[in-house]
Amino acid sequence: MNEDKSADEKTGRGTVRTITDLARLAGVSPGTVSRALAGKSLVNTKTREKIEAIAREHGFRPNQMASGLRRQKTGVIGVVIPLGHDSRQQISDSFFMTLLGFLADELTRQGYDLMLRRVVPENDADWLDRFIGSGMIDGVIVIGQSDQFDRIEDVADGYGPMVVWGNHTEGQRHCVVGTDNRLGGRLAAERLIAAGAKRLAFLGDTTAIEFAARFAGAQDAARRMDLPPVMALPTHLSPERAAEEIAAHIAAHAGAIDGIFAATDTLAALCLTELHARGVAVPGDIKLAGFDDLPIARQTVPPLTTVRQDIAAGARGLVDLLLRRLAGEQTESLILPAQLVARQTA
Amino acid sequence: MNEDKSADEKTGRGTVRTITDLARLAGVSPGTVSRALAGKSLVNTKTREKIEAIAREHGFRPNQMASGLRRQKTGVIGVVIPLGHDSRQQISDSFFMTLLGFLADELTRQGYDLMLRRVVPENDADWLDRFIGSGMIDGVIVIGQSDQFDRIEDVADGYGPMVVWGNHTEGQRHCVVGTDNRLGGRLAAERLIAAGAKRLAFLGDTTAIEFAARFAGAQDAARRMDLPPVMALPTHLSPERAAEEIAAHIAAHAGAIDGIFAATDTLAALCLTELHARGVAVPGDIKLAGFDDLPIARQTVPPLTTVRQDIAAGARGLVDLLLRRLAGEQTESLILPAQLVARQTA
DNA sequence: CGGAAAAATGCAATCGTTTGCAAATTGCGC
DNA sequence: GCGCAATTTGCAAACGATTGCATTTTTCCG
Repeated sequence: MNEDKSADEKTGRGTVRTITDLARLAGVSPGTVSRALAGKSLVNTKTREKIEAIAREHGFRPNQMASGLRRQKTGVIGVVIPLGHDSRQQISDSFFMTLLGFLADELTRQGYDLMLRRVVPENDADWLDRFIGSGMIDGVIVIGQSDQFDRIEDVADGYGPMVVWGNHTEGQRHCVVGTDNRLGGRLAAERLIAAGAKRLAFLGDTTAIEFAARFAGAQDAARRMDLPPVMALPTHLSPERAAEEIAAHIAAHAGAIDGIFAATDTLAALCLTELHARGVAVPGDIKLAGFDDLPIARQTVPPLTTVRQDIAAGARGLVDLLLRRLAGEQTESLILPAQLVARQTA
Repeated sequence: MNEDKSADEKTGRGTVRTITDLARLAGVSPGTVSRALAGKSLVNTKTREKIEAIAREHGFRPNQMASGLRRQKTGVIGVVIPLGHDSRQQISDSFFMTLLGFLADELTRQGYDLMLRRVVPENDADWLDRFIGSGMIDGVIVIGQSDQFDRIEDVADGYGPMVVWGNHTEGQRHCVVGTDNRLGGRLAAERLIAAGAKRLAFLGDTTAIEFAARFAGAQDAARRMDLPPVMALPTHLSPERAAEEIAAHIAAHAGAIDGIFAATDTLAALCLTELHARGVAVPGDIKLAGFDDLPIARQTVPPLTTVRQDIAAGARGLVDLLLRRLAGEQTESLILPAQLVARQTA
């Protein structure tokens, strides 16, 4: 008991756990305490101050589970990363992680907590409904459509507070925030072409819809310039697999191409290393462009030409739209512009 | 109403929201439904199957808030990243993000959800108590001690289910999982010395306790070899600030040192770029070593000699210890070995 | 000082699930 | 078919905070 007491003195945990305990100490009813702590105007300033003082002294915090249950809202936003086309993508891909960081900051700023879930849709077809139906979250942000576009569309019909990071497709029903991937792809390809490349290749997994759009953009550029179609070189994102796949692609096609557009900077950096190892000059023999403008793009040798996504703006957009949907508003998707960052690989 | 119905048919949300709704449909009492869904042995197999069937058909999920409230446990583990010594560290430092990824996987595997919070202790002295006292989490994992060692120690006395990623200090009271930073620092310095360096410098912010230990390890090695003490070059982790700070350090000391031990690979990569820009040969003029063995360490030119931390093992350790503490066990800290990865910068 | 309006507080139901205990049902041996 | 034990079920009270409504207290004005 001595232990209990000293712990309580120091940390304030222990004696006053519930609003009722606090009410007893303050000599009022639990209802009044609730109102005082919620800062409602109905309670006398003096009583409020007294209650606040006792609360502070004992380090009291109202139980959010109980509060959530009663008010039918939790103050928690779910963030889910579906790992559809490539289970280990996220670990390697610092893009998603950076976005997550900004999201955490932005949600905190708005008074929400963040519940994170990574799911593997092929093991668990029900991933999105499960999360939404758990009763633990007020809304959900999906980071990346992966290969789950249809699943997300289905849910969007019946569930409002959802916003998705990804690619916008004409006529889709779920609200997305994302970069104009097709434009970005076109910009990258145009740059490669302007630098002298004529036979282009695309490095990435086009079953992911964002990447497919980047590929399509590159294809647009090639067609417009009357060049042969861009060759698709399927590549996973996990570093182990990507490295060998890239090596194989280059071994097979190095002579036949003179421009590579990589779906992400991470892949581009890997590709650069591999080209370097094989003695292929960049941008001399082969021009190279990436996508994302991650910190690594600045640090490769030579520094990487790439397409910039504004991650911070993306996070702000996601949260902003979600909050408006939470408030009952209907919202349109938000497409952020892509911007070419010309460095030295093309 | 038509809308409602069709939404329900597709997604199963709508009609059967509570266990009571389900009970009515099944013709039993809510208690029985609860037991059936929890898989308790007390309920007749036939009734259970019927209940499960109806639940599946309507996509019913029990409300976790209510369940949590009643059972006094939430199934959620809090993960908090204190941003003490450098507010933007996390965004740049892919180490923490990678650890977070593994943590998410490991917690999911164990049936827990993850609630993520980033806090700035200087705005909010109460950050840890607040999180713990929210009633939303069963336990907490703190990623990085930052400059909050004392705060964490205080809490550890009164609150069991907490495990911290960071550095272990003799006699501390909170349970930590982390790499043997001092050993790692020594290994790095020894390698620099073996490669011929005699006047070493340490790049990093030694107010962060993990970094201080790495620095101390390097100092040990220098002392043991009768070399002059390692020079401390304070550097923040955020890429913008780090870049200029490093440039300044190098401008000021390039001639006076021939070995640099960077507190993280990210800093090492930045440093390498800067040295390269100034025409300093690595490892010819200056030897360089990093820490972490992030993917980037493989991709610099030349590839980075560094000290490997086993991030996946760290995540497993954190979760394992936390679960044992949740079960009431007392646990010791877990120190993972550091391992030198010799590449080409030293 | 009386009385009505305004302000502050208390009461009790409620959110949805779990669980101890009591009641009802079933099974079984004779 | 009876009695007793073993299974299944139902009942109702929690968990802790919120809130509509009723009640009390205060304020203010004539």
